[in-house]
Amino acid sequence: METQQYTYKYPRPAVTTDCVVFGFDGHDLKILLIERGIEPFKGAWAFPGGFLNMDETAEQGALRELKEETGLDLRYIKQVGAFSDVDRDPRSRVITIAFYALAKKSEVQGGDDAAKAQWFALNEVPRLAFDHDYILRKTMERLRKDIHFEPIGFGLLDEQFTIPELQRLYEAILGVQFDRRNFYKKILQTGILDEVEDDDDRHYYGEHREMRSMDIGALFGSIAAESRPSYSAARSDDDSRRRKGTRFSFNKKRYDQLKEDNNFRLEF
Amino acid sequence: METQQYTYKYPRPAVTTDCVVFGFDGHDLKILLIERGIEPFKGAWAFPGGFLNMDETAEQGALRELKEETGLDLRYIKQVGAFSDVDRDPRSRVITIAFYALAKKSEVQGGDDAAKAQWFALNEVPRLAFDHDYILRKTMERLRKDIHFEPIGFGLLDEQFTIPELQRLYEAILGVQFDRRNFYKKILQTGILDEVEDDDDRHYYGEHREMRSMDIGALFGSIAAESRPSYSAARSDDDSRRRKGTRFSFNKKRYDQLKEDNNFRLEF
DNA sequence: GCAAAAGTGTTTCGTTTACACCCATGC
DNA sequence: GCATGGGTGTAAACGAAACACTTTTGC
Repeated sequence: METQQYTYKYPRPAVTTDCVVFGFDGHDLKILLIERGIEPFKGAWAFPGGFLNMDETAEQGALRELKEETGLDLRYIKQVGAFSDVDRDPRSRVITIAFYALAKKSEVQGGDDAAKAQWFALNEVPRLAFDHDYILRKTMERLRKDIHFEPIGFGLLDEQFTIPELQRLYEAILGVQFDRRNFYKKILQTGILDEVEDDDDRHYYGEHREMRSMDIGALFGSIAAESRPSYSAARSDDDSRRRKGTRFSFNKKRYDQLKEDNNFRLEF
Repeated sequence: METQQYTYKYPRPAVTTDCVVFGFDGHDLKILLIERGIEPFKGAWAFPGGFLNMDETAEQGALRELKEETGLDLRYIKQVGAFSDVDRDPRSRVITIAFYALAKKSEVQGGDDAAKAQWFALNEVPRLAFDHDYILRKTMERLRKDIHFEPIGFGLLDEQFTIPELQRLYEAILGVQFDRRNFYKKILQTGILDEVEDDDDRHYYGEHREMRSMDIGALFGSIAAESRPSYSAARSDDDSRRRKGTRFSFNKKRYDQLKEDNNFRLEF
């Protein structure tokens, strides 16, 4: 087999990308991992990623690999940095450029289809391949820092969400608990949330939900008691079912204005 | 000439490092640039940096290049990130990992010796080679963000400094003005500054200064009036001469404690 | 109807801001 | 002795934190 060869005057490290994808199921912050099919670290879990092509930026490469390996088609990632320890890959000198990404609940559902990809709650993450444990630690530090200045929460929630959902997310990321009343005040005072009117129930329940809320009442009223648990079991891993409460959406325009004037700061 | 060749199955980008070195002369924040001696961008100014060796991390490579090109022998740098635009180097695909470093006043004096290295005040920086203008913008954003969480100021000042010096530095970095009294309060309340006692004048003026403060008085008293300007001209770029006021030093141990408990925040 | 979560205001406390005068030094 | 910069305290305004009860929803 005649493979093309590439020759350089000086040795060069290989360059890969890795992407730490965060998702939120309403309770736990999760990350998306791939089970490695080949050595080294065969059978171990690792971040989706791979070798960088010559005609793409690191961002583009990371997004391409993410799609190839997990089916997730995201648009925004944020660079964490380059990891360049000499022995981080036992095969040869490999430098990786790490990113993190935020997946919305609706995207998370679809992502699970892909081959060996699986979501892990942060406190259930196994030992990872290469230096990915270290990369994860650094990425978490970065996420916790960024969340004070950027509307990260909204990248992890669907178009519409409730304040308590948002609060649980902040608590999951930062590992602390907030007073509900103070959280309401603080987040609403920023002005970056719009209350969503109820006049269209289709939006209520997100794209996955097709019944109107009146239909639920009708359903529950007409179906025998023993059939209800089955319905709710079938939906138990889909939180869109229990979307009660006032829904809000993220007002990006307003946020960009505040950001422009350096006037945005979320102090928790 | 028989040069060693390195051959790979897939093409690889070249990897370089670049280092944005900040210094502070008491009034302006400055950066250290190198005049390029070869194409591309021959004659243009650029950050010190160069190709990464296979047996060193990016950090080590950046520090090595910094020493080779400017004579500055620093120990700490902070990664800003990888820059990977496909066409950022007209010769070929080159990815650079950028860092920033902080040089103390005493180190800055020595750094000037090196060949083509020169300090530029931030508002006098010329058009830079490659994408270094962009890298500088990103690095400044990073520095302004970091300064809220890390004692960056102290990396740019000598062992001992006065509160007004520190204030000027913060003002230079953030581009704003602070009320003097409030700055005193805020910075002292953190508890990370120790007041330095006057009982040893040698420390007063830093390592470059060998005269005791009484000697300055004696000098000025005994030398004829016309000779003073010459003395002060010779020293005019060396602010250690006019170190008046109460001096403080950075209490790293105390800072590390606060940092440990996530209790450090410098809110300006 | 019972349990769990959503929604809402007020008071207390600490932090931030604004502001003016005296002192020491350099020249 | 004049100009420049260093050093200090207090009052007002604002934002953060603590706190409990009622309503709605799910089942």
